[in-house]
Amino acid sequence: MPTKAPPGNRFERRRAETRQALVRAARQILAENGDTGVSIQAIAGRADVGFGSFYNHFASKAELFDAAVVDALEEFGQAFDDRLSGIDDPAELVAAGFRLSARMADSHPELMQILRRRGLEHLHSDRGLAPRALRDLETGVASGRFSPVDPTVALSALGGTLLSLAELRFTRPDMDGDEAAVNLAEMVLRMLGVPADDAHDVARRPLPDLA
Amino acid sequence: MPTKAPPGNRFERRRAETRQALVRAARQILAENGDTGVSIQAIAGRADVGFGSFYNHFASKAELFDAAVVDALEEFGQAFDDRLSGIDDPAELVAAGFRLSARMADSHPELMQILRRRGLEHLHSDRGLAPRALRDLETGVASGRFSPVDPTVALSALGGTLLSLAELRFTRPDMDGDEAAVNLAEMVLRMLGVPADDAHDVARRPLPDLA
DNA sequence: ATTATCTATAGATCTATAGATAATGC
DNA sequence: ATTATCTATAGATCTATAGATAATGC
Repeated sequence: MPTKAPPGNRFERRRAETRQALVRAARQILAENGDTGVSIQAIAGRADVGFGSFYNHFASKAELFDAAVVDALEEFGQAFDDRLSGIDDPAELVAAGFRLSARMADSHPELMQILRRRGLEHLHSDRGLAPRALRDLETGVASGRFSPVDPTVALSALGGTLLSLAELRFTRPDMDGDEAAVNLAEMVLRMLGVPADDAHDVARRPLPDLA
Repeated sequence: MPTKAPPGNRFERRRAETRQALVRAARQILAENGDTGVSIQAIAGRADVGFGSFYNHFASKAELFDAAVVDALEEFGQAFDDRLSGIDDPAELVAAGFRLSARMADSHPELMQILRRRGLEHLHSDRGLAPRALRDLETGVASGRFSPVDPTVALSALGGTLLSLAELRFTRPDMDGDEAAVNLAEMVLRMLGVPADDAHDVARRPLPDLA
């Protein structure tokens, strides 16, 4: 007896769809202008969901927007996993992550805008990008590829520079995004203790299969 | 005929005081919880100013909050000038700025919270911290103290790490703030191309006269 | 006479809930 | 019978303005 992919009975699936529609609408708003002052009515309208349904899923606007950020950052992390899974060297992982992010400003602007506007608050979250970055940092420190930095401090610095890349990418669309990302990646590697000439090379290694 | 310090006649001064009271209230709100959804009524009430007066100075809440951020960041920059004016080495300036910021989380929490919540948007502003940092970066690159990085990219990276320090300082109050700041400063210097051993030393130089 | 502030208020929201409707579980 | 959604609405805001009041300039 084959079952469809999404779990739960029809009730639960319908409920999940309504919730996801609200989250999608919230993500759009966060990406477009970040104005969380929009009315719940407007959010429900955009989600094509009855106004009262909102309260079946979220107790407040803030709760919805938090869920939307978590949802977006998790998707972002998934994209990293998909695209960078073949890379073993932690240094190359970090550099590729930066360059991939710069490109995602074009290919996935919604995710990057949300990262830019709300990423700082999730710098040490246990979901999304943070746990993945922390893992790579710890691997790199353990193997001696990186200097023996405090992982929490290093995660902060890494996250901060990623945010600044996102900001740069949208504030200065005239800049060569790829070049800026390579330069920033090289700087971040030096920050982590990779020797300068090595950082220069690793930051310029070809990215994996760009479909 | 001696004139009082503040310029303008009594009308203009009174007007400036009302405006400043509104800005102060907005700064408090930004620092306390960053909730810009508070009513104009509540803001005016906190400023001890008539509700209608708000519209004599600002056309919208967003305009007021923007002015409040600019005001706070300018004060932040002024504090840097006051405390770090004696330092010539750009590398030491950057490191001292980071360590000073970490301490300001205790001594000037309002400024640091505003930096944390709204700093990213002002990364390339022509007021506040950005122009000062840009000047130091350009000096350092010109003198060969820093690698020949693109100043705009370097400013982004520097600003992003400063934001992450602020975030770290408030999110993990248990950490040794001074130590984290020194470590971060050392990392930032390496990022800018300062040799590792040099970065280690410069980041640990005693700060100027801590009154 | 001029200017800024203040109080009062009209009109337009917006939130949270109540109760009806529709769809599924068992 | 249960569950989620939807529509409608009461009550509570909130914004922007109008007009009165108070203070200064000239």
